[in-house]
Amino acid sequence: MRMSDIAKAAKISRQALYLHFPNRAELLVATTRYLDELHEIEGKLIESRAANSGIERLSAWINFWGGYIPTVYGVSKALLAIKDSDEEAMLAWNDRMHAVRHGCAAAVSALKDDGKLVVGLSEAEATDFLWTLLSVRNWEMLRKDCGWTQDRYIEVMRSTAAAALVSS
Amino acid sequence: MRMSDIAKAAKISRQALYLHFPNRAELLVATTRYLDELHEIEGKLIESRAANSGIERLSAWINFWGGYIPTVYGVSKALLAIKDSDEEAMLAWNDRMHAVRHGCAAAVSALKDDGKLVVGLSEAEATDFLWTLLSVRNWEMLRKDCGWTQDRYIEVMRSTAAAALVSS
DNA sequence: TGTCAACTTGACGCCGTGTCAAGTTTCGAA
DNA sequence: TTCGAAACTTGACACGGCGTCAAGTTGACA
Repeated sequence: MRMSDIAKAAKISRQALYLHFPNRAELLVATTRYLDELHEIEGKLIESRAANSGIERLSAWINFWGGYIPTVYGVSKALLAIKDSDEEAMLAWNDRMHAVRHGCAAAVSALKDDGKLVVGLSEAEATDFLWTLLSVRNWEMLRKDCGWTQDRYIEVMRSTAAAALVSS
Repeated sequence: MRMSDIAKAAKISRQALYLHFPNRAELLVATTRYLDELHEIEGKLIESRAANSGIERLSAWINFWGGYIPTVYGVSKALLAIKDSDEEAMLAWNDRMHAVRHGCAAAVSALKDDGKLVVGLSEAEATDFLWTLLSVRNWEMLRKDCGWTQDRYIEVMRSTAAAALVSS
């Protein structure tokens, strides 16, 4: 998806795009912010915090984030593709990923409070692991390369995350 | 890492590179093949098949592949970066990933033969999951972004893969 | 009617890949 | 010892995509 493609889709000249966004990276960042707003992400995040037990909270978090990935997949992939060559894209991506990590940390913390965090992993390690498990790349691999359905993705992520992180 | 960087490192002109490799994709592919040869991958793969139980085999496979990722990380990342725009790089990458998937499938199959594959996942799904878990991207996230040591990476992958895939 | 912002067309520079042409070095076989 | 082919060099060029610039057009509205 080149700048000229976006301009064409917006029925605008390529140059007019640069009147609104200084460069490709900021356009993509603005798009993610717009999507977040459109889907009222903040509100839904707060809802997911209402879960009682750590286990429920882990489940709710996976439902939420796993369910949101499809809507940000396109722009995430574009951001991901340029983040190694574009400093600003890198910062924007890290910022975004930091927010996701925070959600993972909250779920892990709730688990720990319940005394249900698996032995053998520190809280930080469990957070790292969950964050990695729920990455956009993994979603892409399972849904696109392996042909999983969205529902199956959520189910399996829930069950495997529980198996890996919840003490039995 | 541009073609000119590679040429400089090889103490050769950029154009001379094109006398040996038709394009960037084939250079990267040839490099992975060379690395495989250098590390006698085939032989080590056969060794890992000697494990007795499915559980041991899963462990051996994670040790092997997880331990090999660091040596192919650089070139894998380069291949990964261009695979969305270069048809040939895409094919080469898929070919490579197919081989890794095969290793995952063998471990899952051995688990199944022992009656130790977790209920709730088909053999194909378990293979998909393991393959995704052991992706180069996940290794990168945990080692580079999260700062894990290589040893810890292997340990956690072994324990979480076992938790997610082995029935208790 | 005049002004200003939003937009247009059309050009350009930069950078990295890949291509081409023409000349030079190296080296082994006759 | 010389000749020829292979490997390499320098220096140029086209192409695609991003970002920039200049100059002209449109349209709203005071």
